[in-house]
Amino acid sequence: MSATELNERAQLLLKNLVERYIRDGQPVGSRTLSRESTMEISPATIRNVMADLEELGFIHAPHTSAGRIPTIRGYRLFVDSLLTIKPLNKSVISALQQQIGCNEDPDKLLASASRHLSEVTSMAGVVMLPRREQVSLRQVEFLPLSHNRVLVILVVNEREVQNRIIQTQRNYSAAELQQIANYLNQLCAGHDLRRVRQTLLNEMDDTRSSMNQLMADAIQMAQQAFTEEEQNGDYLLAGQTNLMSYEEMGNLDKLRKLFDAFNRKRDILRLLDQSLHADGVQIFIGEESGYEVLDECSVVASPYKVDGEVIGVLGVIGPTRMAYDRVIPLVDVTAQLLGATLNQIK
Amino acid sequence: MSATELNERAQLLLKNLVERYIRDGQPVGSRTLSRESTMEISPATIRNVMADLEELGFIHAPHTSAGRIPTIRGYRLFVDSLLTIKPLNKSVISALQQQIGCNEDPDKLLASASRHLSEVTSMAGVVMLPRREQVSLRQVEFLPLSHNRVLVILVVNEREVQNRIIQTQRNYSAAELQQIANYLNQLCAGHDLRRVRQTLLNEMDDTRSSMNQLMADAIQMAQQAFTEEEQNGDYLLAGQTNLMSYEEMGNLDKLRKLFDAFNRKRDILRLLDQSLHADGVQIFIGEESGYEVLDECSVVASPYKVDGEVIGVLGVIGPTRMAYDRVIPLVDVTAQLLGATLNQIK
DNA sequence: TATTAGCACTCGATTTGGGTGAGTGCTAAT
DNA sequence: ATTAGCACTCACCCAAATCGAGTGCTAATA
Repeated sequence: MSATELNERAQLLLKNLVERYIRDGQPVGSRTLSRESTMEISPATIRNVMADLEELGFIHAPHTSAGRIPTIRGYRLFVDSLLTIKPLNKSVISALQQQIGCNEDPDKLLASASRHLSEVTSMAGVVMLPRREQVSLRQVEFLPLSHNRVLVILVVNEREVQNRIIQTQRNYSAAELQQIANYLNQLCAGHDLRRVRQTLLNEMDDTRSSMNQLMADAIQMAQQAFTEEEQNGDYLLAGQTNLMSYEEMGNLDKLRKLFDAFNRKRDILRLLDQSLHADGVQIFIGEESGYEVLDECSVVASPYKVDGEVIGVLGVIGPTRMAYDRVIPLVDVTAQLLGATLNQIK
Repeated sequence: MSATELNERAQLLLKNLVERYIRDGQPVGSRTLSRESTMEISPATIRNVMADLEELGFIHAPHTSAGRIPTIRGYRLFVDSLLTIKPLNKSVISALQQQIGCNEDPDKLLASASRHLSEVTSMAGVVMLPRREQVSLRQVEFLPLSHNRVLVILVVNEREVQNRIIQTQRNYSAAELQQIANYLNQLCAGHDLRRVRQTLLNEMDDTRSSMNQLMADAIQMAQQAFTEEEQNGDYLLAGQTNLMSYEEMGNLDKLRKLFDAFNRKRDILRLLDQSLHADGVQIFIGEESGYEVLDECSVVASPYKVDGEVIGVLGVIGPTRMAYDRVIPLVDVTAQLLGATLNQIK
């Protein structure tokens, strides 16, 4: 049932059919294909070949007297072995580079990447927020709030600022908090956040009896502060509304479910996670993704790297019937550009 | 042309008509209205009254042989003087209170408010981010980055953390930056950000010749850091997808334009701004808003206060044909709850 | 004078049915 | 193995027919 069972002609035919269908969205008939195709075969012969292709599950006819459209399997074979990737125009690349690269702020950079992905593809662009295995703590700062609460500011990975509010046992003065911060900064600066947590646990045992109460409090407090929020990742999405223009999305109910999934984030994140440890562009066609809401969509995704380490995934989401030959290199180059730019401004 | 020109009966009729139309979305005919209405009037009489109402522009017939539907003017009269507000169930209020009030973090609180607005109304919920006139600086911190850039962390309004990256003339050491921060903290802490900017400008003149270069740099740097980003406000939106269920939104193109407006934010913000200086719930019906994308929507909005000062607006966006009698009190109470909760956790 | 019953009429919505055309599968000829 | 020929299928389009909810107007009524 694999491509090897198809002779050259059948493959070429399938390729033409998919290309044609992607181009204008109409079921493709034998006559059209005969005219279109470079090789000269009569419609009748093509019909025979198409019957075979249908039997093998690569194409199917929406109804008796219509042409054929590719099935998921058909698309899969197409992208795996038939597709000829369109090399990107240099000018397109440099344009992307300029528009994405002009960002100082990493957050804005990511947002701009997703926006541009959506713009150049006319589909939805998604960029997973970077998630480093190692989160090194640079500095920590405590500020007292009312009601025994403390505002904690963490600077991690050299330049990212996080803040959270923790509840404390008693009221601390600004001076005390300063002391605590100093202690922790000295103890932890430059180390991985997870390791820091471990260090603190050990420290705690050592300290309990010997050291002064304040340091014990500090550790307690840091414990609270460093407990990572249950943050299973997040992403930036742009151009969802582009998807409303595709007639294959005409079904409002389905579209709504898709948008709800975007808001829920969980499913999309799981899917993107699958590309996190893959190398290069990955493609999920229709129901291949395993998520029902995506069964009429394809996702083209690629990991992006900083320092040679994969830290995130970006991609586009659009109808199964998309111009893979253009989208794939676009996603690819955007991932590389994003990685490179992140490296630069690091 | 005002309500005063309408006798009691006509008003009651209009009220019934609007209520009925809001309930099931079909043009309302004289027969239905005659059966529905408490008063016993024959369809023929009702037809006469309806003809008057139509002439005055309160209702109109989509076509000759259909019933009538309210016009914008009709809705306006309805919400202004005919509507009987449904008093909220105590249990609904306390449920809202619980769900919204259990948030420590102001950001999460706002998000939760918009989410709950959307849930209880089955429409889109929107909460403008608080915008205080006065932004008092609590602390500033500088951290050196590579390439002559500096990460600035500002803590304002006691507990909100902002960060930005600025470009400097030369490379500063951590120690130098610490000195600069100390100087600025001492000079500025507790003051309004705008005033600080002004102070710095004056300081600059004084300093230029006399004080050491570092302080001059500090002021230069602070200048850069305190220049507020062009931030015309922002909002949190939840439940957009709810809008996809209303058949009056069936037009995909229009829906897309609406969603695009949500993303663009500008128009919606301008509209919400109008409620910023109003007292209590405001209602914009259809094209009254002045924004074309909203011409089939109504917006019910209310300002919310902290310390008696209005700092933001929240509301819902839905089809013109919405249950105003339920939505209005819901928006009202949510605004009050949000204000109260913000006050508490301040 | 205000209300109502009666009636002809309007017009959107739905159904019906024929015609068209793109496409098919099968068969027989090449 | 390929192709021409042919009967057949079926979505799509259009026009006509039907239906029914609702109207405005007029004349009768309280």
